[in-house]
Amino acid sequence: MSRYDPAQSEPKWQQAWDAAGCFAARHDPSRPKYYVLEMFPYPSGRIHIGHVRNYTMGDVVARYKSSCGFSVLHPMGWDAFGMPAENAAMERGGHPKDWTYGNIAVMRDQMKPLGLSIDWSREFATCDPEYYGQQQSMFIDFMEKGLVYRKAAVVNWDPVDMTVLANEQVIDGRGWRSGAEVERRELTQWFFKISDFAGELLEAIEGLTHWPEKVRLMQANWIGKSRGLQMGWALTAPHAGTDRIEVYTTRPDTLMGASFLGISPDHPLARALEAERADVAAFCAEARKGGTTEEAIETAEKLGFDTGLKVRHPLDPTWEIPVWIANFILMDYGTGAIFGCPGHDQRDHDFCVKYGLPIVDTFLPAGGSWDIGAEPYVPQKSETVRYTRGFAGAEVQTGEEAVDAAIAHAEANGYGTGVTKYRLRDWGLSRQRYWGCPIPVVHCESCGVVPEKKENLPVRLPDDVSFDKPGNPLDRHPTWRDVSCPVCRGPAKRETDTMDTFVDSSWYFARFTAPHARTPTDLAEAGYWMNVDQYIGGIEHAILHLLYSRFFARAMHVCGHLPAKSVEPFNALFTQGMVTHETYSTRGKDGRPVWHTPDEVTRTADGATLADGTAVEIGPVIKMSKSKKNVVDPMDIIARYGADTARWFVMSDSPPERDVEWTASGAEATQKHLARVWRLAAEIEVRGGTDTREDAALLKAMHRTVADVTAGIEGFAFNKAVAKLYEFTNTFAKSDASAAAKTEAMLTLAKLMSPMVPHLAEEVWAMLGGAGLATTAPWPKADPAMLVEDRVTLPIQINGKRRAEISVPKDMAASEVEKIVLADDAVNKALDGATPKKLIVVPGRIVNVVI
RNA sequence: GCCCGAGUGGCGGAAUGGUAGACGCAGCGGAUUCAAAAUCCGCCGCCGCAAGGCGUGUCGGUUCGAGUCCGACCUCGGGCACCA
Repeated sequence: MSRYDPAQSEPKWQQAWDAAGCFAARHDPSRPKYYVLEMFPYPSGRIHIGHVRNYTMGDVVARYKSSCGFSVLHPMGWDAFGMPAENAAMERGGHPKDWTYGNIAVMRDQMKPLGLSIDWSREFATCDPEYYGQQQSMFIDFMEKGLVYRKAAVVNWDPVDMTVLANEQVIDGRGWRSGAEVERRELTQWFFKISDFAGELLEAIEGLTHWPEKVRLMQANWIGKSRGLQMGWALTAPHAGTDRIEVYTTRPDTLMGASFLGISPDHPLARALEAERADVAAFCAEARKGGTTEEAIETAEKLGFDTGLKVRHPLDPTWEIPVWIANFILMDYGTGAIFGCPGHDQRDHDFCVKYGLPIVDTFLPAGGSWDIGAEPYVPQKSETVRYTRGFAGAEVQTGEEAVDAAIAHAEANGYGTGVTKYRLRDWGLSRQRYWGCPIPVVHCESCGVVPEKKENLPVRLPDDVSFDKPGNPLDRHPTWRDVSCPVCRGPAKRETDTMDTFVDSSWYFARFTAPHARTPTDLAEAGYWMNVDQYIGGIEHAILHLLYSRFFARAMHVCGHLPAKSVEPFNALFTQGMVTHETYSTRGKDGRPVWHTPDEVTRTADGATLADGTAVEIGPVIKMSKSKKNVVDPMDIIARYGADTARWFVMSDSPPERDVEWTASGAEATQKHLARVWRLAAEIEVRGGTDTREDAALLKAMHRTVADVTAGIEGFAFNKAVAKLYEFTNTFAKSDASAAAKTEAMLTLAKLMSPMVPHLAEEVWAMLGGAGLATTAPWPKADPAMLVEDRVTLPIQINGKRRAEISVPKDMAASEVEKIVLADDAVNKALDGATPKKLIVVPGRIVNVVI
């Protein structure tokens, strides 16, 4: 080979690694283990550049840790259930299973040439019956431990297609296919009792010291612990069996500012009125319009309806307050009822202005006034305020003190109880869809809800289904649906809901430790390999996936599937940024956007067009997603330049935690750099010099680089590690050191580069006679003696601006430095004969002369 | 609307409160070449002939010294429980 040829080199080394079994995870109790895991991909069809970035990061860590002597587990699998497979079946025909396994085959074939150090023998897909059967088995275990129950919960209902919609299928409040106004409808659904663990999940965040602070904050806010007052408001006249309305409030200190009592359209009292009165029914129907997301509810126009009913104020029985039904109150949250205090809440203020309800203040700024009618006064709870209509505690106190005093007052006087609540709601796992893990339960006419017998698992998805009409094919599949009861053998029906795909991804990390076990996990394997030492994934999973996994690990421990040490399954978390790209759209006949991929679009100076010249609207730079088609295919880069170029490119430049906007330029330059390293290695014998001072300088730079690159990898600063490798390559190229020194330096450079560009590293390693494979060679150690610098350059600032610099021995005393500084020309010129007001010498760093 | 981030040259970015712009890309100039490719050398924040001045989203503050700390705001991105 007269020049570096990745097309020839890369497959050769991949075969060599396979033959040597380099990446097989070995359960070896004599060695420390290291489990590195990247969030597994959804098999969307092809890998995109974000995958390359994500998996290369994990690979760098895996290869580095392996070189440091750890027994490494680095597996790969597929998050294979989910809606896109069903959408594909609806749009193009075919079966979700074929589409999914076809995509997996393509993506696996695309990933293998990347040369990732993955133990492919552990691969599985969550849609494999072997996997989801074990998940069903755990579902039954969870049922036995009381962690599963059913209750009514709202869904997005498309009244035309008569089907449940996912949030992303609701666009501007309308169904994506039918265009009908979506309504919120209640359905009986399955839930995991994650709320049982709310307090623990919150407290344990403190121990997640190797997680990003932002993720810990987001999780803590999501769980949302609050202390408040639960209280009953008595109706002046009982109605339909209801004589009081339960309300929870975190601001009981504002009780005297209550203007109305609001209830959800799904509150039992509202339901009763709805059945009796046409006007209430009409309002409730209107109030239920729109999607279920918190965003949709928070931003929708606030609507209210005065029921005419009244409740008595708990602090003043003669004070009667109207009961309204309001569209922004959800039955799922708290008690489904609130008291409205317009003086100190923006939403309640808007509502009262709109419907002409009274607005009074309960507190004002401690030393000032406020026009409460114009704007609510909403200070931090920690702020001290003056109570104008207080009933507990001091007149001037903080909100926090006042809340505590109000709770104490309520408990002493018997009208309410202090309660700790969490924002976290139970995990609704029911999906009215086909392509998911069947919930292993049977509904028997006489026995009720009965779990399937474990020996009958997995409950397999039937293959003979069609997607020619909306709704869940399982619902209209009589031979699958009609079964006999596992208990009494009588007629029964299978549960047709399948599980949320977040369930699949909540324990796959544990399954990787024993992917073929006949139980969900093998405790001996889990005991060795768990926990995941380094988990890597997108920040978009900061809350749901990670919180659900934390819950699942606890539930699995309760059921004996994980050791106690694994209730927090991820020791360290790194959230990499997303790969973003601008979006391109044209308008379809119906006026809705039609998205285009970057390779369909030609960018021009003043815009963008399709191949046929149609003008394209350039949308915002957002995360790459299939639905918006702003995805870039990395395969042509790999085909053209090789995997190492793709790997090096995604690790350089951008810090890994940051979003990176993909641009095509730069791959060419990366390729040149890698070819240069190869050439420098090949030319060593020819150009080697003999100057021993040059040898010492090169080896000193080498040790500096070992230290910097090691720190870079340990600290997830891959871009900085790459910069140091560039720097050292430049030093090497200019060096006149001996062939022996250059060989040593180049072997070290190859090893330092090997986590990022393993194929090139092997090629260089072999060329220079390195022992064995570069991949299995130990990681180099920097000699501390070689890292010491004896002189430093000190910048001299005058009034904080740099004016000169001096070179001094590293440990020179401050008094000596001062003498040199005061003798400096630039300093004397600035002083102009005067004495400095102040002379600040920070040893080894800087000098500042204040004039 | 609520929670969490991010804003530094033409571009990606670097910088324990201590020389802003390491390293890379792009660009410009040169060497080599019949020519090109490849390679090598040099320049490269903005204004200015220069001296010098100005510069890290905006405004204000703390400090001998602020990209970094504090306060207010602007813009962009992520999440908001059925996208994964």
